Amino acid sequence: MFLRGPLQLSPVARRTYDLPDCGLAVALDLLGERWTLLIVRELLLGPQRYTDLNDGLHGLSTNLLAERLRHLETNGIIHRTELPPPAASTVYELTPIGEELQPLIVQLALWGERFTDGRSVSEPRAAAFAMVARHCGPDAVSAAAPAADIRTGECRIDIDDYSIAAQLDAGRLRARAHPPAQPVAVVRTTGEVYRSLVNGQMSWAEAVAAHAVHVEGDISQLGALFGHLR
Amino acid sequence: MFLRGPLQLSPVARRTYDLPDCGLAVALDLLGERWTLLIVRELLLGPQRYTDLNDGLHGLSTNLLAERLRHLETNGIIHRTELPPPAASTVYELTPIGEELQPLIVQLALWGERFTDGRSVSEPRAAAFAMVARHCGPDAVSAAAPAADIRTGECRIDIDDYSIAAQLDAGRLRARAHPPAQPVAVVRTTGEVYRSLVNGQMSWAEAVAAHAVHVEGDISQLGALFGHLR
DNA sequence: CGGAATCCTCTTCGATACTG
DNA sequence: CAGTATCGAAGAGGATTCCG
Repeated sequence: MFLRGPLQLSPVARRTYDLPDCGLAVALDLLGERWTLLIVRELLLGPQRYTDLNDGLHGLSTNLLAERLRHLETNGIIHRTELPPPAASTVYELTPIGEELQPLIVQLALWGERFTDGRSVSEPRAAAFAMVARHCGPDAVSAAAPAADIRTGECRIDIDDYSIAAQLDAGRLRARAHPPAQPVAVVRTTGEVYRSLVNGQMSWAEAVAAHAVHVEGDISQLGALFGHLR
Repeated sequence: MFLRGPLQLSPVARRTYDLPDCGLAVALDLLGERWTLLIVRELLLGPQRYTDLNDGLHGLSTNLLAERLRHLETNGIIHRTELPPPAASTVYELTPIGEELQPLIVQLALWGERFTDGRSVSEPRAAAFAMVARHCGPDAVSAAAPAADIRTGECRIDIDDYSIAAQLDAGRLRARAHPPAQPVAVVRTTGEVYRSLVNGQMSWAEAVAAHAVHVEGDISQLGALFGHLR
């Protein structure tokens, strides 16, 4: 094996920028290939199985996924965990180093949003990520957390026929693709209303007043969550 | 021409993620190909000619550079300007949309820095970008600008046998690869000292006390600049 | 000399098929 | 479920050539 610096390359020479001094070039050696950042984004929504990733990333071929996961794992950005029986499945999750990419990915997504066609949020994971993106926002990237004293358990959000989970913990939002069995609160709404809430076109108070959302459990926590979305 | 949404694709179908709703996927369609972000980083240091870019990005072939520039221009991230005679040269520079990528690129570079081998800043543009990266920092990304009342003209920084320019304007740092003819101040130092200053291992006051930097002009402004680097 | 287009080789990607 | 194997198509790298 020919290793050049701490960055792990494959046995056969990968295509690299070969600038081991340059943080940007090295970051791009690790993340710059096709699909890699989209895989990381999927994993920002919690640990996922190989098949979850394959299903969530339409167009990504299975050999590429395997290769990318191997590369990310080798370099300490994700790691594999074997779930205990009866689940007996292997899942991939981000390491702390991988988690640090969240603000960056959110920023990139918000930058790219001006080029999108404006329709949005047609899929659970996209919905969860949109919520994270809005909450983190361009100005909140690793900056002061609003209302840092608020602490909630995990809430479930039902949007049309799919569910996501959200947890607001000390001002930090974690969204998950897989909601918990026992959420502390549940909100049910339509894709259209959810999109308006996330995009800030409708406030939480307005949605509640218009009976556009149905709530069970500790409503104050959900209101606090959506209140932070512009 | 087959256009799908506002994103401009080439006549022959480019490889795309084909998720016109997803800000991240669209951003990666624009920026995710090899060399593209490195080209943008070069342009963060001011307008550059084709040849400057070709020289600054070792390993990038001329056909790729031409193709990337065309793609970036088509999508409004950079634009070409013809300099008036006698210069009579065309330069590429970032549009405001392209400029917005600075915090993102800085963040990515800082994230990648842990994988570098630690030696650093061996080239003018790398030096300039390192200064920007440190000044913007992980916590200062589009956040509160420190000492926003400070305003300077453009300073020249001579490091060994090359020069860069720096301007601190209302707390926002602009670094340029090409220093102005009439800088308001000049600081001269070695690559080693400069690296220590940028990396925060040496304070400006220490460097001045140790006569490790030589200063002409308005020293207070330079001190203010380096004082912001940790 | 600046700013590319062309040609050729090699690598990577994408789709499908197949295996423990 | 979690990958590996294979193969044609597209993209990247390098050298050379062309044009003003």
